[in-house]
Amino acid sequence: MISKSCDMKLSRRTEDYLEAIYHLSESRGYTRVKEIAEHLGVKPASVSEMLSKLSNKGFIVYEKRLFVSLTAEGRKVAECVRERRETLVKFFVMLGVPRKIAEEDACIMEHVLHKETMTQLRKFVKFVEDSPADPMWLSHFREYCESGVHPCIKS
Amino acid sequence: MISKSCDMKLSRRTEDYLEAIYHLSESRGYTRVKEIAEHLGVKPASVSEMLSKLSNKGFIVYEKRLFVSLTAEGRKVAECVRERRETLVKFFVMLGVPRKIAEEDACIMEHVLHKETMTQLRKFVKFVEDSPADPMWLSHFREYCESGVHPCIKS
DNA sequence: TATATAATTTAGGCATGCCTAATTCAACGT
DNA sequence: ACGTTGAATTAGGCATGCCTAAATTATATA
Repeated sequence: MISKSCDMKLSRRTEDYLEAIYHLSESRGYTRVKEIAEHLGVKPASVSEMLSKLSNKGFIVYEKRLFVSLTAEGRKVAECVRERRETLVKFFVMLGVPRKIAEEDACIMEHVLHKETMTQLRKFVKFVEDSPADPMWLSHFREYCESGVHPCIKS
Repeated sequence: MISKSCDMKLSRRTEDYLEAIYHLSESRGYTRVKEIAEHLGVKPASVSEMLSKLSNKGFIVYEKRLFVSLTAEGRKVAECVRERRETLVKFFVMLGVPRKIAEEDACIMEHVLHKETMTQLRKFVKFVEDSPADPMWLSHFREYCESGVHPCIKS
């Protein structure tokens, strides 16, 4: 049995469902169809269907009509997706995107970017976070966003 | 007839086709099914189908079996998509993503980001481009990418 | 414990896009 | 003019995901 690593190509929706289940299971260790449906904004019937598929693929433990939880495999995928999303949200927020929008865009991009791109974004976020103080260039950028003028050439 | 502005919600594939047609028409003013198919990596039969839809929606002039070109509406969409992509590519390249990968990721993201996010990315690219010299922080970032150590705290 | 209610599943459809195979047609050369 | 040929279209399918309506079942309450 080959372990499905994070960069295995899964459909966007598959990753969405796994991350939703991961999130919703955090407190009780399992979740239910209705909750997933609400979280993802789809009807329970659609969730039911998808759960059968996820179960066949070995990502979830699915006791029909009772509960849903992740297998180790499923959890691994969900954690990867979540980490990607968190990086993306931080990144967008740094760039001045409103948090809510940053989160929505992260939700999409978390599924599609190449690993090389994610790596650079991750480094960038860490670079800024590791900076001793609020970096000068970043305040310059914020100023530039407001005024439209680059502080270094306002002469 | 309401004008479809750039931020009208079109399917990803619709935008892909329009941009392909835009690109392929640049020299002659029109293009053909086969070229579009090659450009997008699909079969001519699929292109044929999509062209009927694009034509019904008023994005292209489609003289069956003869040629395909964009309407003003279609061109507007294609230009918006292209501008978004160019911004994204520049941006990723600035961050150290290899060009080829930057282009592929841009191809996906050009269809999905909120306008607010695109706006910030655009500003960021312009901010860097408008900087008097190669910005210090950017070389620091590159150094950080190589060494894993933030130059400002290497003490 | 029986039943009402709420959750879930199944069945049957729809839209988007892609494919292969078979057919149709424009255009070129003779 | 006409046949050949390569481009394009149509027909029929498939996969993914979503929906509604109808049928099931678990569970909480009387």
